[in-house]
Amino acid sequence: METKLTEQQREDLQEALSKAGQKLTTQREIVYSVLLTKRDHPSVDEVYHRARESMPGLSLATVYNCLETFVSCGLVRQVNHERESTRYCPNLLPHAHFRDEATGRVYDIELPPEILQTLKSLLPSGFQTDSIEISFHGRSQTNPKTN
Amino acid sequence: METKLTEQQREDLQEALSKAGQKLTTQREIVYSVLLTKRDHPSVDEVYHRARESMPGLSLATVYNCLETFVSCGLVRQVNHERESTRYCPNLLPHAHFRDEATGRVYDIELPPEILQTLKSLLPSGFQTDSIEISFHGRSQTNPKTN
DNA sequence: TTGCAATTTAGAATCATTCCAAATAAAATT
DNA sequence: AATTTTATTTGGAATGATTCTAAATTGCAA
Repeated sequence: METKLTEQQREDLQEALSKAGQKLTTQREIVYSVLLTKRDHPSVDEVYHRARESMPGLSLATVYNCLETFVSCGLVRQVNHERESTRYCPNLLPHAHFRDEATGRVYDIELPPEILQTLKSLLPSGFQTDSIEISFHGRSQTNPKTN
Repeated sequence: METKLTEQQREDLQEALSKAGQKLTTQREIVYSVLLTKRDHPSVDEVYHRARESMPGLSLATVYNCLETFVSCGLVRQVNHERESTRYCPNLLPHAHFRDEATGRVYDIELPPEILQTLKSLLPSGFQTDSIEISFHGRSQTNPKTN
């Protein structure tokens, strides 16, 4: 599995980090590339194992740190289902998540922006929201080859 | 804080439990009444402390067990936000949750049933869902006196 | 090149939750 | 009403994800 950033991706990462006053490190490059390379909503542990193929000395704490940094920079979203371990998603378009209860796999579900507007309009006055999470739970019979 | 079931509520509980082959116990009555008495989405720990006012010897493990039982009977819903501790909600009507990031308080948001249909229609073919969770995150300026 | 603030690291600590196996209690059967 | 069966309760230990800590290292601006 290749885990290297293109020049463009590296610049985007650099940009997003420095905008938040943070540094570009080897560890962050590797962790970010892991997320971009296989977009299957990996858990911290999965990211850790994949990243260690490129950098065997990488620590778990650092993977937690990197992912937290990306979330705070807005590069990555966290995905939670019930109290399972948190997964990470580099898709920045508005979308929901579908969790297949048979396989545990998580799929992105594209959302037309108006649905978020519709949902916001359901809030009583006095409620203002920064984020809306929508998660489906069920079964899919998708061919998982292409993921 | 009163934590006693009405005769009707006790029968409903009895009914739901026996339908699932489970017994009505003092602990279950108390835990259920805690949920019905103050519908503020308490955590397990909060339920535990409230319930112990009626039954000082009640154990935490039992509170976990009771709540899990109610969820499996369909009497109660779990509410999760990020990886915070699970909260419990006896509102069985279709609704979403709003979490106030300033106070941590959780509010029910009523949902017109058609919104759930609309969401389902966004799923690609091959995806079938049993449940849809919608959670808002933001700030509210509601007067919390009446909750 | 130097200096400093940010980052990385291993391991300990925390927190919610689950597991365990023995004691108890509810319902079914006699 | 007594007995049997089966579910439930209990305290404490175990687990698993995540966060904390403090010392060593590194990126980058001056």
